[in-house]
Amino acid sequence: MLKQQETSIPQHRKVYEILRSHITGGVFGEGDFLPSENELCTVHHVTRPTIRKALDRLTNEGYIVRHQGKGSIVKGSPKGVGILSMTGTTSAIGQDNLTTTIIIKPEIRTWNQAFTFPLTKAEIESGCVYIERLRLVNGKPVFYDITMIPNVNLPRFTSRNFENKSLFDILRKHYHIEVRGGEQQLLAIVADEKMKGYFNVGQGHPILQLNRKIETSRAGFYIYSQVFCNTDEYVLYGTF
Amino acid sequence: MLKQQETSIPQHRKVYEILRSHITGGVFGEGDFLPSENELCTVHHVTRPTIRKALDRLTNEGYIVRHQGKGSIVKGSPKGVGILSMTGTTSAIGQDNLTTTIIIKPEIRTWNQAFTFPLTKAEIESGCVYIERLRLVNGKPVFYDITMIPNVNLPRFTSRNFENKSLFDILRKHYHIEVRGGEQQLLAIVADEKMKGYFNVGQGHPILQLNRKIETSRAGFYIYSQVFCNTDEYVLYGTF
DNA sequence: TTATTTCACTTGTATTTACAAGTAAATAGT
DNA sequence: ACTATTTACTTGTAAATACAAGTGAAATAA
Repeated sequence: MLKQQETSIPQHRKVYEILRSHITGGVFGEGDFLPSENELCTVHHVTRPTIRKALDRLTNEGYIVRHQGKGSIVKGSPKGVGILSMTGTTSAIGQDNLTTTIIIKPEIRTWNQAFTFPLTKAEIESGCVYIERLRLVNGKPVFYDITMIPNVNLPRFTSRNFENKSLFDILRKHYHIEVRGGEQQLLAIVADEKMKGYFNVGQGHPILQLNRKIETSRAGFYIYSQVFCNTDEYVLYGTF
Repeated sequence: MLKQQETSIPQHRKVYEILRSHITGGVFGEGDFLPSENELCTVHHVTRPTIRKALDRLTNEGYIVRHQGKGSIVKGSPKGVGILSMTGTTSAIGQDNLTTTIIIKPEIRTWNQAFTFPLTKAEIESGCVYIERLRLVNGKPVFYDITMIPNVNLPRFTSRNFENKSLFDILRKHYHIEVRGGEQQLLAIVADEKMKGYFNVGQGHPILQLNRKIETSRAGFYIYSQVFCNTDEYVLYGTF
């Protein structure tokens, strides 16, 4: 058996990616049984501990549930990475219905802090890429978000098109930056003048606010985002 | 080496529990290095894969971060399981400052649905234990929560004292029910008359509402809870 | 002294092997 | 026909072993 060397991506990660894409892509639907661990072994040419590591991750992230003696059952695809548990707005709603309007195009700015989060010296010195977007679900404005990303080693980033694209997908595909997790604050506020205009709501309308510091696979590289949500029609949904 | 048999609790789970309690208990503080995997092996009389499985879980739940070539560093204890990522209110704030007033003592009720979540036939037939609590952080009312638990196989549950106790700790210790995860909805609302009274706030005050369906280690056993939060002074904080 | 290499240590990945335990269908017995 | 048992699957746990790869300090060479 030849050693994996080509890409230095671990086998269990590869298997995880494949199975995950098969679940999100609809190859396996909700309620379907995954092939047994031994079958997966022969298919992917790895041993059971490797397969199990991939399944462990899928289990943790809520894609599957496993039952001793029965098998691994697919739980669900899009809900597994809702807005509260992992990535951004796109995965929470489902890309089909989500359209994005750029309010402030990506531009380099200086910053001293990111919302309520303090910054390191290195972050302050490098400046940030600043974006403001209004996001509409089925034509209705639901999210208004401000994103700040440290301006380090992201070639051609400001010239990219962010309309109807997931920021996290862009970072993943073009810069090999993956979201690992992060911390967030949640609070309920009343809409200010700006929000009233964007969301087209009246005086005293309640708005849900999220401040997030998002950790990535690149050490020391954090993404900061502030999201305002009108939860009148679309509540925030997430698994944990 | 003698086989573990006594309790049928897996070794990696035991090690996880021990390390977790040492982190939450302050034996290891934030920034401390955990003993190396090999050291933990000799201490707990298990092999590295077993230790690594325990560390995997601690990593997933945010208690530690691991760095190849360096070691495992303790990240933090209470924030790791904030209100949004895992368990209940208690772990989000820190038990020290949290006091609880029971508004409606645990009582058996009939139910047809749990907030926005539909119920199975079995759940409807068994009825539920209903609790309403007001929770104060440093003397200020911050959370008002309604909890509904299926009334099945929970001896002496309604007669237990829930003042200043974590519901999840009680389930864990006395009934061996552990929280696995769940789904939740978040929205911002304005305080109604009831909330205005409980939180001592004025007209039109924004309130953060959570509806949660919490999955447990007992198959088919879900806990339903609705939480209202006044985020004026204490925002919801969580890691993911 | 300074720069480089070596080495001991850490976690990361992967295989192989073995048995335990839950599930469900096929089978044998009554 | 019905019940109990066997059997063949499934996932769960655990050990022993090996090597890869990152880290940092000590030893070494310039």
